[in-house]
Amino acid sequence: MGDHSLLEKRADVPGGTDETQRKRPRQARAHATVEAILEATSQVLVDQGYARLTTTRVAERAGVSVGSLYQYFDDKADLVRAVHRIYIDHAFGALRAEALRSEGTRLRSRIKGMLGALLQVKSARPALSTALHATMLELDGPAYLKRIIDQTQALLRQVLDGHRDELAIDDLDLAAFVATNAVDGVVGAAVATGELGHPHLLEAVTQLVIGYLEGHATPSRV
Amino acid sequence: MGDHSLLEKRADVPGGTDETQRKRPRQARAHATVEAILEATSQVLVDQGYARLTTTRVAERAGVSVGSLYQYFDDKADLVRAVHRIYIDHAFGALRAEALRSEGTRLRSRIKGMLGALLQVKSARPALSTALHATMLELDGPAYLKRIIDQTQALLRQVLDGHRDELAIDDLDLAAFVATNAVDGVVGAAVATGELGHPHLLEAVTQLVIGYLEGHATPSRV
DNA sequence: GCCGAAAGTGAAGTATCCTTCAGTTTTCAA
DNA sequence: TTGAAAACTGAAGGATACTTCACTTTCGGC
Repeated sequence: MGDHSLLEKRADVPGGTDETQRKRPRQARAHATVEAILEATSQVLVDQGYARLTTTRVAERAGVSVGSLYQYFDDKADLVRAVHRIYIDHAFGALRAEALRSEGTRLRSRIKGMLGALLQVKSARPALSTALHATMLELDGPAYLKRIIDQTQALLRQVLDGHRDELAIDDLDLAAFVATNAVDGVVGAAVATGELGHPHLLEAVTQLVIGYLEGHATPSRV
Repeated sequence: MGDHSLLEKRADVPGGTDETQRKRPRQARAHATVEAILEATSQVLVDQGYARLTTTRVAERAGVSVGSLYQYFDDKADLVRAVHRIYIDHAFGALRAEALRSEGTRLRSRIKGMLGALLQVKSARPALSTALHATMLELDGPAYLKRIIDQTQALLRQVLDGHRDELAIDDLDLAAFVATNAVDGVVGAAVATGELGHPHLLEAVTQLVIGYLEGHATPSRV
């Protein structure tokens, strides 16, 4: 069962891309404050949407004054970006962990494992997942999306490299691109429409990816 | 080659969902005004993003006063929604036309045809496509997305119905859901990252869908 | 217990932005 | 030609939001 809070780790790294432009929390209460702000941001994002997310509202829900918020985050965008990054890192970490864990097994089982991990991550807080997805593009343009895609694509490519003999495709980069985004499309839609619980979803998505990569089906036959 | 303006048709139907809550253009210049406003909205959306899209900016770029804008559109959201609908209708129309045109041929060729049509639509104004996609969720929540998915899914399902013998899948609804959103994911990412021109994209996406639906590959062999 | 640093506060300044409406211009049918 | 409907204008009202900063409170080592 996933921990209910995805925001516990790395909550101590707000600020921009690399350099910490704002104060960093040093005392325990400061950590708690940052934590509360991030969680409040997630909540407001989920049930009010980005358009209605204001710094005041976030501070209110966090039980903190607006000023405190600006002590750790440059501005509204920086705030939401922080939540983004934590979520992405969490999801990506789960994927990589599963990729490592399943090393040595056949491609289908590895893919299925990774997809399962992804579904589990999304299931933990589906509404947040959707809300973040909706905000990403608007916030940082296609560049941000591209970075995430590249990241995931690189991981998948690495996995595929070890299974060249099982593949029916030459251009691994293209294959990784297609597979990654196909999965993202299906899972994203499933989350948004509340179909994450569909009993055959995992099997279907696995079939989608494997069917594409291996070029032939290996259906429910063991 | 697609016409450069996607907004020429149906430009006379602003207003909300069904009832026309605002004035409808009756004279020729009024049509031109609505036209200009819609085009300006697209442009601002593309190169400023939804967050920086203001009614004043749109009116300015349209060469029209703000007041005129409010004569045909309820508010900012209604404005963007109108652009949405025109774009969606355009894309969906292209899909359906191709589905009808290719009736009687085998599944693979029909799918490839529809995917080709989709890619062509997106190619016409890729930046607009991405900008609209980024706005959709934020503007109307998952409900709107769900409606579009359902629409496309229904079309695909209808197509699949006529090819039951070629399918390796029982649950047609699930299949349509997966295929639709997988394609959307890949194409969306391709548009956003500027990879729409990739020479093997169409073939790859076709392979993705067919591999999933038919359960076996029918690669570059005629 | 003392004190400098860290953390927290929230009213106020500044900046936009959405939307209206009273008045002007244009169109077109009679 | 004329007059009424349609179209257009844009300054101003009203509302909301972002961010700062002078000040207060709390912490933690000595």
